[in-house]
Amino acid sequence: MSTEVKSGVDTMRGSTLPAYQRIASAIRTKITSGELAPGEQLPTEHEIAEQYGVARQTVRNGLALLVSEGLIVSQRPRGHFVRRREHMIYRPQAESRPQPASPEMDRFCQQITEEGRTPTQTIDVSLIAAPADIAQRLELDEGTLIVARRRVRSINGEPVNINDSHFPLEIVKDSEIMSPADIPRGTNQALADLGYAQDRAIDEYYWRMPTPEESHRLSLGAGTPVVMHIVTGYTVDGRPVRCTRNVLPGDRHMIVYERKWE
Amino acid sequence: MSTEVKSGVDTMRGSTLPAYQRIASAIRTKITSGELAPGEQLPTEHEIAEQYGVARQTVRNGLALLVSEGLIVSQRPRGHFVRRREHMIYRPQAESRPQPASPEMDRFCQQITEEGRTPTQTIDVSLIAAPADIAQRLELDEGTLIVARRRVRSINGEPVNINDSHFPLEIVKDSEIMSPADIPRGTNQALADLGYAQDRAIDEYYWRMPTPEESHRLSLGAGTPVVMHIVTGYTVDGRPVRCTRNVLPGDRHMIVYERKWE
DNA sequence: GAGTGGTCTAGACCACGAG
DNA sequence: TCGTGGTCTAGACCACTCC
Repeated sequence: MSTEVKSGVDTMRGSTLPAYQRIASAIRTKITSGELAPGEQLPTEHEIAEQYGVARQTVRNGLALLVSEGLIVSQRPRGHFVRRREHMIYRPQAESRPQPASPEMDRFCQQITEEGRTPTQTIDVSLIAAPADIAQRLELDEGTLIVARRRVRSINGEPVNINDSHFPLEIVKDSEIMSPADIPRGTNQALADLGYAQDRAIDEYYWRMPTPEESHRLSLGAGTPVVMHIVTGYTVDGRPVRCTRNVLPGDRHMIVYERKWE
Repeated sequence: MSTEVKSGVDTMRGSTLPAYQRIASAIRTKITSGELAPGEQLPTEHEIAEQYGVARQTVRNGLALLVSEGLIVSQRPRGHFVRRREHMIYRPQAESRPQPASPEMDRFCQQITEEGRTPTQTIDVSLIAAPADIAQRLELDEGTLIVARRRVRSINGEPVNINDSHFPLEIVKDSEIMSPADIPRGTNQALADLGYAQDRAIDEYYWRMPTPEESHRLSLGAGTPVVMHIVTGYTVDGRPVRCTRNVLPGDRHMIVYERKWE
């Protein structure tokens, strides 16, 4: 049978925390204190195991904790590294402001190019049956045919967000919005030119972990949450004419709003 | 282990998924399709292991994936359950609107009591050295003494968010804002009564996984991201007089904004 | 007391990228 | 080719809750 005595890894001095949590905690402290800088490499799993006198699997449990917290990333087979983070500013209000007369897409491009990076986007337009959440916001029955204009925006070839706009079929039918090409003046202006100028919008936000599909499309690492941003645009008559669903990865965005006291 | 390798798991990926990912995928499908309803219990690890003919640890790897995606929770030692989610609507704009003359806290209470739940909050006021992020927004030097008014808001005894407001010491000194008691008309009104009415605010949002401390204070399960919401309030002269840091767990909030086209 | 998940071990083989 | 992390096994003991 087991000739092995109780492991004794614990030594239970003061801390009753499991070994893997203590390991995670020690490394976490080194990261938040700056002793381990962003981008820096951690010791190998084997080394950490030796250092703490535990099995490699125990170290892996600890590292998994830090990965799920978004503090480190694993770059197989090179090792574990302290995660770098940088945010791109995202201003939903920009699209409803006249400002420098630049439509939605331009603003996106503009901001990025200013930073010396190369923005690109892929556009795909299709007719789909309205899913429940979109149908409800467009005040249509679920399954009604609508137009979906899907975009993936990238910087330097890396996708940074998913932006899917939905329109009632009858109002955009035969318009340029149905064409999978960039609309330099923006879809909102195009919609206005069709007689459906938006007067009001409702922004909804909620946040969660990405689905595996989103993780794949956005090349997300573990421990990166996403925000779902849903915009519903209304005409002055109160008719919903657009519903846009954005998926924003947490490691690439920061949302900024400005508001006036009323 | 001579695992028979028949690929074709999923379309064009070409390669075989590891067993734990296939298990996770199968359960994930059952959840998203509704075959496994929210709150429903999963089979035990042992049963799943038997069903797939793998070791228990392999099943655990798969379940850990689903936990980190926020799809299931583990309730030791009862078993794993499909996670329920319900969102509380959060309207940042409400605080800057006259509406039914109800201040910030009232609004929080009001909304909750309407739903038949019991809101509570704990308040703690202290003098602290301004941390870098707050100092920058209040346009003060890091380390300057400021007033921190920290609140934890709870529903039915369960904490739902952390709300820490910071003020320059000189403008709230000797005022009721320094007292750790509820201010029925709201701190914003109190600030206005001191001659520092806010005219404009900037809202910033970013999202990440919680720190272990936040997880503990908010009783968060794994797989629950948080949003950091930072509000900086300015007087009509453009002076920042308040900086509030909110921590909102992803399983309990939804942010809603309404805006007018300009 | 029975049964759950939580933790841990000491091996093993594999895929992959850098040298 | 070598060393990394990724995956997997077959055990073991524990803490906890429910019955």
